[in-house]
Order: sequence, then structure tokens, then C-alpha cells
Amino acid sequence: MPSGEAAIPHSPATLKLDGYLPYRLSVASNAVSRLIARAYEDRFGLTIPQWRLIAVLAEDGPLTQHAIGSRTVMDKVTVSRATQGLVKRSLVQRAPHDVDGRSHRLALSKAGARLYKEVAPVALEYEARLLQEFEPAAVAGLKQLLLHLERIAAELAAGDGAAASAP
Amino acid sequence: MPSGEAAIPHSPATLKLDGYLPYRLSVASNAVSRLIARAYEDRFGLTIPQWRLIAVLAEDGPLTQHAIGSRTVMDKVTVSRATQGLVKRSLVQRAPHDVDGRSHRLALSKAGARLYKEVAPVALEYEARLLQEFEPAAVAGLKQLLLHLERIAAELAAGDGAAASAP
DNA sequence: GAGATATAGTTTCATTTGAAACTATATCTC
DNA sequence: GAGATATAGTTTCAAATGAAACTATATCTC
Repeated sequence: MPSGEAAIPHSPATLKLDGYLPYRLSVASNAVSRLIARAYEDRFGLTIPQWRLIAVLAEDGPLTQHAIGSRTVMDKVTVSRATQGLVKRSLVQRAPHDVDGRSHRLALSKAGARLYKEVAPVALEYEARLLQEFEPAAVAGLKQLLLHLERIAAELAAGDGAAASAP
Repeated sequence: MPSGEAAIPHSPATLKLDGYLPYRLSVASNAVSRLIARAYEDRFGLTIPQWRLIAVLAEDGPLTQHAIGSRTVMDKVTVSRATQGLVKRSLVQRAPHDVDGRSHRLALSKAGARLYKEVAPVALEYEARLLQEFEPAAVAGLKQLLLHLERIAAELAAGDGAAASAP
């Protein structure tokens, strides 16, 4: 990490909670998550982890739980529990993994695929409403920024003073 | 809410989880919160609610718990617990509210103010690191967008089909 | 091929969270 | 000013979360 000199300060020298990024981010994310969680729960009986799992199976086809976890940034415990709920409702099918006896191959069932087709437009509609006042370019920029933040936060967390330069 | 016609779609007609705003937002926010939470906990023994409480008392001076809650978008239970912890460590002082017997006036103690002066630069440094690769304008835009999202999410949550037009 | 070590997934447990019930005080209506 | 109703803050309880221990299977090393 390049040492010392404070480059262009992006933040005022004095802290203002209202303009503090981690705060703004957390508050916005909570508000959105809460809205979405309620919608999925009320309309489809799905938790957010379950929804993510369905979405990723619909997009990428059959996956192991491990793959789902890394693909969707969810803990293995979270994935395990989401899976159990979905299997119980027969929205997801589990087959043994042919080459690895510890693992399973998860796939959407017919019913799961049908449900996905119902949920996806609702999901898109919520997103559209949330973003309706913004320029498409601004939205694209926001998403890029979020991805970037995520990466940097992970880097800082990994080597918070330690490994940062060496690959 | 204006009816029907789908204006300019900000989102593709097909859902891609990776580009789905609520997902990106949640993942980014979790990554940042986790980083920050660990930092505050390790270095200062503060939880995020406690940190928010200190920050807002430092900025705005004495407040009731209720005021802190609405100012920082925290549940009254969260504020209550954060307060208890801080009072126990004598970082915050509680005085009866002169006009309202149910309420209290919370203020930073000397020690609390000192701690704030230690934490604030660390907080700013984390923010600066998270944002170091971005243009100041992009950062300002992001914060605006987050505020906006928060407001819209709250509106949608309040009247999710119900009251939306009538004031 | 027999340990040793790693990985997929589950279970257990302790912590966090927030809704709902509760207590105490204010305010409003008659 | 006596209920009725609202509000500040706490406590209680149930659900969500994720770290750590655990089980079962793979892989690696000799």
C-alpha cells in the first residue's frame, strides 16, 4: 500500500455522520433489504437466502451448495438452511454428486422454475421502482461502485495492516 | 403513483443476480459493516450502535434516546442497549429530562469526548481507504443515491400498494 | 493402503436483532 | 381532574445469524 501522503481527501477533515459512507450504506441497505424481504416473504414465502438460491440455480443451472455459497456470498450454514426449506417445499431437488460423495447437486424442480418465473418480474419491478428517478448511467455507476467497495472492504479485512501489496 | 407504462427500463428484462441492486447493495454493505465493526470492536470496544450514538452526541450535543433513534435510524431497543453499555463505561452521562419525567438527557462525558476524538480519525481513514480509487464527484453521487434509495424504500414500505398519492 | 489433512455439509451454541408486552409518565377530552 | 390515549424507555421472547464443533467423504504423503 502506498505510504503516507493523504492524496485528495474524499472526506471532510471533520466527521459528519450523515455523510459517512459506512453509515449511509448500512442505512440504505437495511431499508431496501427490509422492503424486499417483506415482499418475498408475503408473496412467495421466501426468505432472502432462499430467493438468492433460486435465482442462482435458475441462472446457472445445477450447483453444489458450496458453489452456491461462493457465488452468492452466503455462509455455508445459511445455504444449508435455505436449501432445507426449499427441498421441503419441493422447489429444489437434491441429487448425490456423482464424483463426490460429500456433496450434492442442487437443481430447481419444475415447481421451483415456475416460482422463479413468478418472482423474477416482481424483483425487477422493485428494482425499477427504487431506481426510477435515476439516469441509467448513474445506476450503472452505482453498481460499479458497490462492487468496488465490496472488493476493497474484503481486501482491507483480509490484511488489515498485513498482506496488501504482495500477490 | 403514476400508473402503467414502464418508462425507461433501468434493468434488463431478464434478471441477473449479479447486477441486481438489492443484492449488490446488501453484499457491499455487509462487507463494509463487517470491516468497520471489527475495527471499532478491536480498537475501542465499541459496537456500531454505540459508535453511532457517540458520533451523534459529539456532533449534535445532548439528546434524548428518542431523538438519537430517529437521528441515526436505530430502533429504540438498540439505542437503549447501546446507551446502557456506554453509561456503564462512563462514556455517556444520563441526566433526567427537566420537562419530561419519562425521558433522559444523554451527553458525552469527558472520557466519551476523548474517545470520540480518537475514533473519528480512524473512521475517516477507513472511509478514505474505501473510497480512495474514486473521483470525489462519484463519491458525492453515490451518497446522494444512497439517500434517495433509502427514502424511496421507506415510501414503498409505508404504502406498498396503499397510500402513495394522497398526502 | 494407512495415517494425516482437507473439504462438503450439518448441528450446536452463543450472540444479535427487533417485535410485542410492559412500566411510568404525559397529554388530551370531557 | 378523571379517565382515555399516547409516548419514552425497558424487558421479554422468538427468530436470524454465524462461529465452532462435528460427521462423512476425499485427497495427499509416505
